[in-house]
Amino acid sequence: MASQETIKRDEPFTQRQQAVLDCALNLLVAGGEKALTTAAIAREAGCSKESLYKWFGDRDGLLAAIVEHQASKVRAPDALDGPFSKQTLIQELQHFAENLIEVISSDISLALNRLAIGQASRGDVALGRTLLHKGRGRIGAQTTRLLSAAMQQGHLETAPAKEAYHVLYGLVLKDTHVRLLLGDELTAAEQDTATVARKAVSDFMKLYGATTED
Amino acid sequence: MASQETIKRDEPFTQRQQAVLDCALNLLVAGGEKALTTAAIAREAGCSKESLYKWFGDRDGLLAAIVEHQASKVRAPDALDGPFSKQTLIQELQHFAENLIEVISSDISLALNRLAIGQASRGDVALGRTLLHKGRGRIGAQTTRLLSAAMQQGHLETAPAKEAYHVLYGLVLKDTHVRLLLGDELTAAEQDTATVARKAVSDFMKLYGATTED
DNA sequence: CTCAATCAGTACCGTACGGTACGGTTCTGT
DNA sequence: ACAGAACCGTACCGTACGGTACTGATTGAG
Repeated sequence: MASQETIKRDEPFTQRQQAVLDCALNLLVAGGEKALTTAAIAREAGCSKESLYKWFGDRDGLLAAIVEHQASKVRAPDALDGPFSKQTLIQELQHFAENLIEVISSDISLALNRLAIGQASRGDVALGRTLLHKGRGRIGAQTTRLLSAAMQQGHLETAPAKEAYHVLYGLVLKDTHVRLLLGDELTAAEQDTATVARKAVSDFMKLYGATTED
Repeated sequence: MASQETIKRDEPFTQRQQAVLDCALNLLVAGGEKALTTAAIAREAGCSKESLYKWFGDRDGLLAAIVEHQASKVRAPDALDGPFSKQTLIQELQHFAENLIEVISSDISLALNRLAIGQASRGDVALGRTLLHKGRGRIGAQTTRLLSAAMQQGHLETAPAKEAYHVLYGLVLKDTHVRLLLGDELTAAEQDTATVARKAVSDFMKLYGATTED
């Protein structure tokens, strides 16, 4: 009944627990799900297995907590509220594209996606849904709104914004995400995120850019 | 020293062994890697565990054999040898797109990709490389040749054919592959493969289609 | 100082799986 | 018919892991 209880927070874990989750994430990134044993986590985090079970219920709860904790760190980019120029739109989209590539290629993202995919193969879709909804979904929704606004301002042809977003997504990532998940390495050209982002946005504007504009 | 030995074949497994691999694949599709225990395979296939180890060495060899066996079934589409019309090109591309979506969404493909991704998380990239090279790589190379030929015939703007292929790939699949791997389900619109394929090829032609043509 | 709660560390249990060994059976070539 | 190989079914072994129980140390409140 301490005053702590009344503090409102979206993160339902204590600092100590979050530190443990970060340790667990390190193990996951380093060695995959196989390396993520309760004993290893307890050793790495300097806590007892008993505490792990007390805090997270069971192993599945622990995995869910890892994903949840990491997803809670995702921050959607700021929205452009006022009107903006077509040039600004292009810059924003390029920024989005570069950011998307970097996030998707990061060791942490790959490890979490591999974990969720492993769970999905056993029929448990919970982790995957969390990942999609809380992770990529955030920035996706934000970018979709940006596209929608751009359409209203006449920078883009009118079309379902969600569809346009998906096209942009495909143009940016192509098959790189799955290839990375499979352990393949990107070519030198593919690692040049700035150029890749420019090309993707350029192609996107060819498809959705409004022709009737200054 | 039977006459069988002299028969040339790319499939290094006997019929019996292939039947076992098919049984193993069924288990994999049904329950993921976790369900793919040597005991379960032996029970399902009606063979002994000892035979499994005799034929495939160890469990990893068995997994590799499953992927290899399935990849050997992939047949690249026939090449268009002579000149062809732009309309034919579009039809071929739509056919490719539909086929790609169907293959990628199939339970077997998803199970194999999940398996390889699980291995990749432990640092073993072998399965992933096999999957990329022997599976998708085949039809990819074939389609890339098609695009290259179309460029030479003036149906498409001149560009690196491989780059164009990747753009087409991204336009067709977008983020659906990863979402399926994560256990997400496609929307009704996304399940309409014919429409999706048409839209993707249409967008692709807007980007790469030659303007200076009849 | 004392009591209660928390937690690290360790030991322990049951189970499941990879891999091996062996007896009995079927198939094959001679 | 016979010998030998291949093979099925089962039992078995060692190990690793998920989960639980216990002990002792630390901490904070009254």
